[in-house]
Amino acid sequence: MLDIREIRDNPEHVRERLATRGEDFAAKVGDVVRLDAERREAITAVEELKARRNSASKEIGALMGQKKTEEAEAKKTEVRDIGDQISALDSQAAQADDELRDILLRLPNLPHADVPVGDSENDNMEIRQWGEKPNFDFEPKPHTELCDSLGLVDFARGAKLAGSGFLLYSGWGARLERALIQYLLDLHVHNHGYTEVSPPFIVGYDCMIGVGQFPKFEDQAYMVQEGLDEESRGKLYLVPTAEAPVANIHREELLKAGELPKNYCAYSPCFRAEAGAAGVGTRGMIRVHQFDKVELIKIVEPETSYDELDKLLGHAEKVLQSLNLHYRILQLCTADMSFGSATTYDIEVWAPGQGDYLEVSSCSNCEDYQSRRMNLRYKDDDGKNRHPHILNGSGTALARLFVALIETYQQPDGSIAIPEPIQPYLRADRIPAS
RNA sequence: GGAGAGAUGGCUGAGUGGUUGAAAGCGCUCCCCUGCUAAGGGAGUAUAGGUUAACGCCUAUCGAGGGUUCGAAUCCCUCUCUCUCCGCCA
Repeated sequence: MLDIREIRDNPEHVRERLATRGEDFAAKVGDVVRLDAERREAITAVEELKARRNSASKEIGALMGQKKTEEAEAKKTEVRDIGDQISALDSQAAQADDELRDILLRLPNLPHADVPVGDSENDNMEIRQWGEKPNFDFEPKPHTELCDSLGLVDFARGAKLAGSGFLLYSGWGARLERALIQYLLDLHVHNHGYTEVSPPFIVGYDCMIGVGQFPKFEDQAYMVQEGLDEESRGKLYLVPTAEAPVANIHREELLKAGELPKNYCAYSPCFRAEAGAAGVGTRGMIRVHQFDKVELIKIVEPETSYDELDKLLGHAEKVLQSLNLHYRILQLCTADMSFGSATTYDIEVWAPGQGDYLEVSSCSNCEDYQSRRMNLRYKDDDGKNRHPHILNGSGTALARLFVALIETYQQPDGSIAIPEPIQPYLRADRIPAS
């Protein structure tokens, strides 16, 4: 959520920054300014009346104490009128407040000044590459063929169980997936100093609001109903990312400055309905409704957040470097960044069988956008309450890492070599050709 | 799912309609005193919002929301969470 004070004091600036993400957003600034003024006007009026009522009520109390019942009764009728005015004005103020809040919740974060302005993903900027595309003296197969021939993923039966977009990993495939999860968690916990958490995979509506998924993207989530109780709908959702529970761990808390930074890492499956996206690149494991991911979350003091973003990105890169997988890093342009982000870097890993790069990580600094939404604050060294900056990054997404790994390490004989760091987790140095 | 108990400021914990934003204690901060790592005295110590150039003033908040009333931490209703016991269950 944007800072209402900044909008109030500097509407033109906010309008310009929002316009880089889309004119529709910029157009809302005028409404915000108007509603904010209405709201404050109503509040001032209400509070003045309430002050009058409070002092009159005290007088009544005093009169009652002195047994001056008649005077007290006269006073009561007088105050009753004030009460009626208050409730009328109160609802006016509440209405302006609701409308204002609703608009604010639907406005994205302001992009950082350094973010390239663009209209689509085509305007994203490549920052750097690492490693090189591997050479093959045979035609590398796509992961779908490898999965079929080695029995790593049973696409047909996965679809039978839950519909298209759901995977049934089996045998070596299931073991490799598990090995990767374990490896990533250990890497971030032991080498990068993150605190591991294992969150609920279902979260309440407020968590989704907190990270900016809701209210705008409710159509992308899986809603959970308890049994046959339709009343329960709209309360719980399958997590689209571990960011939803983990970034909300300290929601509505007031942390002490010394408690920051908080560095969390968590594994979770991620559930994405992707309504309306069906049919687009859906074959195989690249775009699915459920995938595994290890997520990194940082809650930090504002002054440090861009340094922390660099670290976060480095930690995610380390995953690919340690597995010797070629990748590139993009800085997303204003139009392609997620809703709450002020700056985002994507990591795309090379998948030889696809002949393309696959997004496996998105590292974002949301600044105070999320902490304001979830009312998370910390008391700084001067005793002032401030909103910390919240960062998130995939470290990394798994289905696609799996794809890049098996496509990169496929051998002429049909087997798959396993990079050294994974071997102890898989208890094998290759997946044998069947 | 059934029965019961509870939710008050950083913590402990009073408070059943009228200067209670909230006693007391602890903790913390500052000051004073004290010739020594002790004790004592004093002051301060929530959050959000509105208003003001500022000092300040005002409003709201005692789990959440609604109601009764001139006035609610205190009475009524609904909900949430926690604890104990029972049932069911991986």
